[in-house]
Amino acid sequence: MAKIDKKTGVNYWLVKSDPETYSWEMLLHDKYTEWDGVRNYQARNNLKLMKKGDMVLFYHSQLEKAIMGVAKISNEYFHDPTANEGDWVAVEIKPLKTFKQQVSLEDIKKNNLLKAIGLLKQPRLSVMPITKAEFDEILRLSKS
DNA sequence: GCCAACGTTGGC
DNA sequence: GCCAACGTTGGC
Repeated sequence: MAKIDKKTGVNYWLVKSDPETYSWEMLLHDKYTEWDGVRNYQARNNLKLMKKGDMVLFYHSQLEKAIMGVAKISNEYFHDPTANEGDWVAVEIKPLKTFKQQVSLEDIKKNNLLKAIGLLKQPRLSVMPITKAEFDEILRLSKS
């Protein structure tokens, strides 16, 4: 898989998915997917800020509670085709790298550098920004 | 505009 | 399966 580009100007994000609904494995199989169905204003606003080439950590909620890999934004926001009414948007993401070692919620909780990460501060938000430092630390933990 | 009721999410 | 957190809805 492609090398991860850590050049500046790129933004870093984390998205959550219940793997029973849509998993990292399904994304690998699909090659790319529309990240749609978001119905929370804060999450939507974050989708609108995503730029092509931004890095996205893909987190499995519920049973697995671990970050599975890195995806990237392959298309910026557009109207969410699954929304019948309202101003909702989707983006397109592509898998970039599967982690050698998944980074679990437990790992994140006990890491001092990740104390302030959105995943811990706002456990219910499904699309959130993270810092480059947080991204780099998670990448380090993943041994990827 | 406030706030109680309700629904959803997600960790445990 | 339970419950806390939190967002949304609707009555007033």
